[in-house]
Amino acid sequence: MCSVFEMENFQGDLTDVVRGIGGHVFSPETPPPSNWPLPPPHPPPSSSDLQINPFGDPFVSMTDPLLQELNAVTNSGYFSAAGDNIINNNNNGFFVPKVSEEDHVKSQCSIFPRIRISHSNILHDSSPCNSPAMSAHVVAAAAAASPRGIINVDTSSPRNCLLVDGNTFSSQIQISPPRNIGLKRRKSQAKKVVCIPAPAAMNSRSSGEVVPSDLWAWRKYGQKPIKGSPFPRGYYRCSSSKGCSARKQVERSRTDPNMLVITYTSEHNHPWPIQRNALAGSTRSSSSNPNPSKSSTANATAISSSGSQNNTHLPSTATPSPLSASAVKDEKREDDMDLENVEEDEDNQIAPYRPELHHHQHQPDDFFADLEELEGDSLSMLLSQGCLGDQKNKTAAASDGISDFFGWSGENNNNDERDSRSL
DNA sequence: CGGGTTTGACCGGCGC
DNA sequence: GCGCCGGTCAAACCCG
Repeated sequence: MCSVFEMENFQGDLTDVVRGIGGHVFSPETPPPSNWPLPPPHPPPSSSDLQINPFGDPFVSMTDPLLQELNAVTNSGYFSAAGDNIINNNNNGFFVPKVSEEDHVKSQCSIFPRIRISHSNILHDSSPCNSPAMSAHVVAAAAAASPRGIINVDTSSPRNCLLVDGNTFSSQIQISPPRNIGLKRRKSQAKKVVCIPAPAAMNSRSSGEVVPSDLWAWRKYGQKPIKGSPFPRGYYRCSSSKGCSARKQVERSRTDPNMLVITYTSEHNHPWPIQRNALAGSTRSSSSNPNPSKSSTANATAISSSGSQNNTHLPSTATPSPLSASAVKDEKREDDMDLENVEEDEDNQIAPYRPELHHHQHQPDDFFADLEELEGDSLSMLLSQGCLGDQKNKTAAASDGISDFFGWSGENNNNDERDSRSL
């Protein structure tokens, strides 16, 4: 799988750094091979980048399912040097959020789950592309966001093994339940920090603030200028579910304005939203969108960041799963069941997490067709390098699951119409 | 009308 | 104790 986590083996500590590219993770101790191609420093995200992965959030970086097929280690990835604080952004336009954690030393109250990789080799009969929903970023997201349970990422391809401290793993990522939830707020609170390239071109609002969207719906509740930084910090809380205490802060890096620093605090107390918050659909940003029907389902974050958004390729993460209403319900139940099962098993052993990859009927190939239309973009390059070969069916199915899950369906799928109906 | 953003005010932690 | 500063609140407003 594409996930790459640098895990800590000891209990109770959070993942310090997550870095990787195309499903490969390197620990600081095992930097990428020196002969890896290095990208120019901090390349600004291109429009194609954004089309492919407009999400800065680890929650939704859905490039992994593709990248994992691409053996990206040799083809595309690069990593920032160990210890640096630069976003991992490969020259194919994919970026890998760097997730770190703050304050976990200071505060013993890790509200975030622990993430571990076990050495077990539980394999599923699946293509590496079959677990898109558990891409590294998604897992990271889950780690940051899921209040519960264990998430296992099984990989069946050596290409997708993790490299942790020089070891290769079949990755099982176990996210242990949070500890000491609800202790002190504020400064002693554990955080996860994700650095991503700022999709400024597409996702900037008049203020210049850029907020990548993710699976969750976020509502902005404040903005403050930060001392020492020319950029304000936006404060968001989860609006996917009432009572959810999940928050995130979004600010531009003061050292590199092209990068966004997203700090996640607290956790979601609800399952992954299948449908975005009910509000998805009413946004002022739509007025500036030449295609309001597309933008109307932008979630809060997307809304907040999409004032100038007009790219129809940009997957709206606010877009609920392009499932029928009933399908959505079923999927929600299944997801809940998964989560519950995970929770039940968390004290025992690694409960295989099987992301629901719903192989829906709607044009799985269109996803790729659309992607391939992005001539010259990185995804096409990547796809041309192997993911569309004899694995295309699997990949397409997986990607269909991805697109379903995140509302990616390409232009041909008018998710928003579905969304509005489902709402 | 419901839910979003904006933004000034307020609160509280922390350093001096 | 005081002030700084970050985080949150909440009223006002916007939008579909």
